[in-house]
Amino acid sequence: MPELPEVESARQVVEAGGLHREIADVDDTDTYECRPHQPGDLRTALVGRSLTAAHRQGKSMWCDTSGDGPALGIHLGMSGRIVITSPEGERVVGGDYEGTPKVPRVAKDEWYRFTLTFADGGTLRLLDKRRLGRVRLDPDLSALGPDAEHVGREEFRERVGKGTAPLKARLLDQSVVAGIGNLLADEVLWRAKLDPRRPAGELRTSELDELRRQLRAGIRHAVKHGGVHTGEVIPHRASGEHCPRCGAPMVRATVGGRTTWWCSQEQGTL
DNA sequence: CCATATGTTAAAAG
DNA sequence: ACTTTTAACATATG
Repeated sequence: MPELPEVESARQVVEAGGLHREIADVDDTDTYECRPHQPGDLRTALVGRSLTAAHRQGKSMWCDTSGDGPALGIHLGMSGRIVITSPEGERVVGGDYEGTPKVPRVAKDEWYRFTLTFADGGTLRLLDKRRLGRVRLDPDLSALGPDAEHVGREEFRERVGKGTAPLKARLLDQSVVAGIGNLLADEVLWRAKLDPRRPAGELRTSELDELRRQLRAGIRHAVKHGGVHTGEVIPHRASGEHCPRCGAPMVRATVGGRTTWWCSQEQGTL
C-alpha cells in the first residue's frame, strides 16, 4: 500500500516519537528485509546511537543518526508500516492502511521484520506482512527523481512529457518523479481526465500542467485524509463500477505492468 | 490450484 | 546505448 502519502505519515510518526531515544538493541536477523546486510551489521552500526531526524523522498525514508553514524534507510515496500511504542507500551502506527478492511487489527509477531529497542524500553518496529520492504544503512537514493509533492512545473514538463511509454508507466517510474504508486496514479489521471495509455511524449504542455496540478491536489488530499485509499475514484476501481463524476462505466486493463482503472468516457481519448 | 495485491529491480526485448 | 516491457522477488488472501 505505501505510496508517498503513507510514507509521509510514517515519517511523521518517526519524527514525532522515534527521535533522540538511545538505541539499546537491534533485531536485524531478517536477511531478506535487511539485504544485502548480514545479521549484526545494523546492530553494530546503530547500538548506542539515536535517530536524530527523519527524511523522505518519494517512497523512501531515512533517518540521520547521532555521532555521525550512518543513515538508517527504510522502505515500506508493498505492505510496510512503522510501529513505535512508548516506554509504557502505548502504540503509534505510521503509514497505516486506512480503509483496507482486509488488514487485521492485531498483527502476527512474525510480520515484524526489524526492531530497534530503545534504552527507555520502547521500540520502533517495521511491520511488513508481505516482506518486500527494506532496511539498510546509507541507502543509495541517487536514482530517485524529484519528490512528486514538490517537483516544479518546468521540471515536471520535461521529465514526464517525453518518451513513447504510456503516461501511467511514466508516472510510476521512480527515476522520473518519486512517490507515485499504482493507486495514486489512477487517482491523479482520473482527476486530470487523462487516458493512462497515451504516449507520454504526446501530451500538450497544458495537459502536463493540469496533471501536475491534480497530482499535488491528490497528494494533499491523501496526506490529509489518511492515505491513497481516501481518493475519490479509488472505491470505483472494480468491475461493474461507474465514474463518480459522469456515471460512465469504469474500464480495466494492464497499463505499465499494473492493473489500471479509468473512466471509459472522460479518459477514453486514445 | 489460480489469480490478485498499494513496490522495486534485474534481465530481456525492442 | 538507451528506453520499454516482463518476470521474479516473498507472502498473504479470496
